[in-house]
Amino acid sequence: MSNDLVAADGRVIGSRAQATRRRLLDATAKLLGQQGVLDLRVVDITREVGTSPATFYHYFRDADAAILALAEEATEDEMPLVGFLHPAWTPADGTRRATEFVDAFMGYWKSHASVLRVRNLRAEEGDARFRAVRSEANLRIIAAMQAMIDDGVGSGRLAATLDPFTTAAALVAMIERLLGYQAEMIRRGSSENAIRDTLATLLARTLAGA
Amino acid sequence: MSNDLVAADGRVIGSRAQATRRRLLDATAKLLGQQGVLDLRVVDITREVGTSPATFYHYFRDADAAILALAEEATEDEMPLVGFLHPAWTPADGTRRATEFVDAFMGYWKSHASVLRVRNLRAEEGDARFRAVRSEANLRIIAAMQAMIDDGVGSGRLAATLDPFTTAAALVAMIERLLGYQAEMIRRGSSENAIRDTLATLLARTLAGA
DNA sequence: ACGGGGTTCTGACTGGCCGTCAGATTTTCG
DNA sequence: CGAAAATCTGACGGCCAGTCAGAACCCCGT
Repeated sequence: MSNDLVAADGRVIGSRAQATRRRLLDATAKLLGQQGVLDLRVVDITREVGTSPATFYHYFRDADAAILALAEEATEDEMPLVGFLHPAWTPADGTRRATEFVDAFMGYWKSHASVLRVRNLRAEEGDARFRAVRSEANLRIIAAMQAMIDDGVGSGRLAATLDPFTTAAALVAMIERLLGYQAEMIRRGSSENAIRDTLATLLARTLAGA
Repeated sequence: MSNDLVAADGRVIGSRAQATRRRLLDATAKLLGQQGVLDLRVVDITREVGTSPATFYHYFRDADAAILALAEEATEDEMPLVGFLHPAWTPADGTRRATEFVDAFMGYWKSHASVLRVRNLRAEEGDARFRAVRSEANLRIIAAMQAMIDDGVGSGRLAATLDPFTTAAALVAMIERLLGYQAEMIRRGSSENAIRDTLATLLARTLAGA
């Protein structure tokens, strides 16, 4: 249960090595954003950092391992979003609260988009490690939404026709994917504000009631 | 405007060559489903078909070009789904109609999942060709839904608080992504039926009214 | 049946990246 | 200061991408 960082051979690493590892991760994230996974080459990462391929493999089994580490870091940044979600949302203030949540989610997404795309791809392609990271990230949010729906149904504010877990997952899915579409939608006549407001409205209606 | 298939050098190809091209595409789809894009190697595709790498490059500029061709084929299979969507949906039969649509969408998704995943990844990473294919596929569905929402708003069946285009895009996004989550959700206690019914309910409420 | 001309296919090659290892270099600390 | 530990890297074998010249094949007219 230690948080010590380890090299690919499992040994705990010191502060100089941690700095090198961090530079490798930063370079990986940068290149991922610039050119996408399919063109990501380990040589490029090490060239960016000014080190050699052997150094990269000292810290990561392969390029996937580095991306996985970035995905775990993204998960940490996602956790604060859970704080926005609680059963206190009412039909009256639901839209405002939902807007705040969506805003925060958009910020989170923007700063990790390229990593999250790969995480989701690998998870859907069946990689167990990426699936685990994605589940950990999303399940907390889904659970929080599910609690809101359960509460709303219990108090009669929401109709009991939707499966709470599945509905919560659908909402998260909608937000995530719509942010992937964002660039394209703006090109087609939507605006960032319209996207945020529409997401917030759909969210508020489903979580707090109309 | 001809539908003739061409080789990488632009020449129209004959029937024997068409058969070879098809076998290469089928092998590409098969391997994509088995191992994912990141492990897709042109040598493997040609080995699968029993031909040489040079042959592959005779028909496709690179592996991407083959996947793009598969994505275009998937688009054709998506078009029939538009037929399910029209303003005749009512609050009374909306859920039934939505269920039929979602069922059809699930079938479509299942048979092209691995290609569509790559299409979406590449589109989001900024590749213009994949973006164009995705837009063509989704915009028809989005337009049909948008027409339903416009109609519902006009007749007072739906509230006018949502931006129709963005809402339609959000619905498509939700369906697409939720199907990506499907395997994981079933592992976590949802069932395929719950997913279908929840999607159908959310869809019906938004497109036909409650 | 045969030969010519176009079509389709491939062997063989270059260049570049992956991943590894032995050993060089730097840091730590007694 | 010197030895041990930690960190880094040059250099290499193996594999794949992508290209090209030419081989193999097929179709057609005679």
